Amino acid sequence: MPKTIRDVARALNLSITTVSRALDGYDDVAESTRQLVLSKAHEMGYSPNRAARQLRRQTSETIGFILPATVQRIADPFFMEFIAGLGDELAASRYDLLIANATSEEMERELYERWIEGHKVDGFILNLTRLSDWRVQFLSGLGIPFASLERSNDSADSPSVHVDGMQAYADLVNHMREKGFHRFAFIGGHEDLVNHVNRQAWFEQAVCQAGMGLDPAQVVLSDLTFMGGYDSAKNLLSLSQPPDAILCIDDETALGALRAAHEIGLEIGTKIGIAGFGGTLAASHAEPSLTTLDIPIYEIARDLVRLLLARVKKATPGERTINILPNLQVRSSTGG
Amino acid sequence: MPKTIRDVARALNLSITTVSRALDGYDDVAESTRQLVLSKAHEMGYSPNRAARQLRRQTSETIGFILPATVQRIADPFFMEFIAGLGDELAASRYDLLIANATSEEMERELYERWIEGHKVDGFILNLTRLSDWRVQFLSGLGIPFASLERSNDSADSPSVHVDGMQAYADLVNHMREKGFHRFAFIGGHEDLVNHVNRQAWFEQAVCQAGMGLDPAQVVLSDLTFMGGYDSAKNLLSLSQPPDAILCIDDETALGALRAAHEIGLEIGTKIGIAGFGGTLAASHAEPSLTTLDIPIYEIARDLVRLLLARVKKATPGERTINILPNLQVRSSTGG
DNA sequence: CTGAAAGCGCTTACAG
DNA sequence: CTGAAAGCGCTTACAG
Repeated sequence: MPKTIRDVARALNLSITTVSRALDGYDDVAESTRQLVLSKAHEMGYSPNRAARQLRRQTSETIGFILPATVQRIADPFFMEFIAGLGDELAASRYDLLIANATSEEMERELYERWIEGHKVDGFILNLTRLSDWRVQFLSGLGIPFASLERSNDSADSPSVHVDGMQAYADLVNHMREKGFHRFAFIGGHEDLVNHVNRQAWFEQAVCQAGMGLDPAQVVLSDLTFMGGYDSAKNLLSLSQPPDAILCIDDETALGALRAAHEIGLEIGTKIGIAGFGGTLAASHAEPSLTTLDIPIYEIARDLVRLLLARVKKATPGERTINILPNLQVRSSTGG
Repeated sequence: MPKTIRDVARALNLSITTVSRALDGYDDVAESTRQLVLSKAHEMGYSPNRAARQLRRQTSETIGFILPATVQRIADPFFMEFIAGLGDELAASRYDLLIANATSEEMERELYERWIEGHKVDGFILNLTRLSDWRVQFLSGLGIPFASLERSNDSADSPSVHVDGMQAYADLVNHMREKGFHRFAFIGGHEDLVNHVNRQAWFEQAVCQAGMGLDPAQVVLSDLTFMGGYDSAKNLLSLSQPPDAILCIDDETALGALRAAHEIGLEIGTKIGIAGFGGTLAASHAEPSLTTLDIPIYEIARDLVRLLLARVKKATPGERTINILPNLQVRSSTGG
């Protein structure tokens, strides 16, 4: 049987009120009493009953993360690191992580509604944010706290972690130009995805600033999958003026492009340069190994939790953004 | 403000007792009353407060899954599918999924203790089971329900899902023998891992039944990683009598072996055959594509939840095991 | 078949 | 600085 606050109170001949206050760090408890309570509680292995506390406080001390229905479930190499980061940082604050993966957008909406309605979570973590994002509108409208990886245009004042890849893209393009590549192409994702919009913009800016031209036909959309990258690269490489450098929105896409170039018989790293984004293990294991812009997913997840909890606990609507700089990893696929 | 059971009772001029009983399907409520309650509750969007129910019932309606500290967090391609399966099946029974990843075995133990002590979960899902598994001993000792992917020798009567790969390994070995391979090697994992013990045994049996000899030096241990597979394959292939067929405990290991063979300059699919286990996407994307024994991770996860919930709800200690048969996927790496 | 009441384990005004 | 008491929203003996 788990210990209750009553057990601790009884053992010390105190009221449960005092025990509760001592444990929660109120300052109107005598320091000596507090020490007594703290050590006794620890000794007895007491930890407050979550359900009781939640019922009384009307909070759940739980954060929700719902994997969007739009993502290819099976293929996301970031997922595990992301979850690990969320879980670790939450655990440090004794919060729980509630997870679900939505298989349809309808189910996704239902999950948000159910978790909110049932007071199951105090806030949400959002990823794969879109410029126009119904989740952001929905949560903002209800005043539910959330923190997002990249900001939607719809979020008035929510905290977020932002990947700032401008310099990294400039580094990458310069590196590839030094290696002799000069006709640059970009394979992106969905045009409403903030990640897509940002990365494409950084790509275009870097190419232009390096003094090279940009053919609109060389900037294409794909779907963040291996097969999508493969198909897009095949198309690009069969143009009358094919690119000799292909930058991709993520590593999966780039691995598909790698395969396409390989099939066509192009010598990768010399005749054609290919780079990804993300810094997955798969990129370093590819043959040839894939140049990429590395981002610390685990740390990003922890940052998101920190921002969210600050918001949840203090309910101060102050916007905050953490910037993350990707790191260029030069490998064989760009002749590095 | 969410609706409470009192709101529903008031709207119908009934007592909360009756509403509660009608909602929970007790049979001592008039059918007409039940219908009334059901429709009204639905109309009002009422759903019971989780914390209150948990406090009263002394259950959490939550299942825990703690990723073992021994696994390479970043590299597990099954994780996402597994979590998705757990989450989906739990959601269907209105259970929640609590997740954590342990970074050390000490932390892992603490998490189990904390979740149990704090009544945070009603049961656990275990994976990467070992022949001698402290988790199994610990949970069994406390009488905490769990379901495991593969059975430990320590589990007296817990439900589990078991992958039965005997036939699949026979199919694989026969296929490779038809392709002309005849010196078989196996790269395994940790020797206490049930997965390892099983797969190695099936491998050896299949090789022997196919009438071929087995050199003990050709059966080696590794660590379920790409680099581990790479190193092991390099060693095997530098033996004075190197194998011409390498079966691996999982796809990651096999992808590493693929790389090793590639570097050595062996023509894969003709001079050497390589196969994995698991059926990951990475296997089908590899160059050349990797022959593997496919297992339905998502369905396995759902099965585990079904077994566990049956146990949690009815508390009947009847052992149950579900058998899963892997499916041979012939691809280029074995000349398919 | 239905209802009044106790109580799960906490937190937090309120009183002293 | 400490304690008695109310109450969060349920479920469940118990009574009728």
